[in-house]
Amino acid sequence: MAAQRYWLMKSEPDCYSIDDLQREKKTFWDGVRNYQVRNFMRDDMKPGDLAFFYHSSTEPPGIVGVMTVTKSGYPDHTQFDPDEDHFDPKSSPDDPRWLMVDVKFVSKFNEMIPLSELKETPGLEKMVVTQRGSRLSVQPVTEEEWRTVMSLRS
DNA sequence: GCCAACGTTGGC
DNA sequence: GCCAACGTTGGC
Repeated sequence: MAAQRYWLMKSEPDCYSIDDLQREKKTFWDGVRNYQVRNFMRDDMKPGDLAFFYHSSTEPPGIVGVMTVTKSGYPDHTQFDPDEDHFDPKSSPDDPRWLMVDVKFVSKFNEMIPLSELKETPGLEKMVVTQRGSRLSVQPVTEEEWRTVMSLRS
């Protein structure tokens, strides 16, 4: 069994927020339409993995809580529905192109950790989210980075 | 709302 | 298979 991994998953709170997840307890992380992220979901994300919930396109953006992966990658049904924003006419149920994972609420921080604080924190210089132009909506986080971030709000 | 960064598309 | 054009992301 592979070791537990750590992730950072972005969402615009207008679309889906940490409060939505806290209320619903769990959700499926649909709408990913990026091959690199698809590959993470297909190959690397496993039940028991932990993930930061990150609010993007907010003022400020930042990490707002923690969730855990409860189901590894499986076909994202929204790709087959023409009424969905993320409909992909080139994908078929026989050969689904896009995957999603299930996640469960773990905790919400009392205070968000803004991106600016992450950028100033020693040890997080190489964290993907602090890199300029980093647009991946799901990013791997190292164990060291995970511990460092958790120590900021404990 | 701007625009830099980056991924994707499509003509050749 | 190159690369210009285009679309999207997301911090600012």
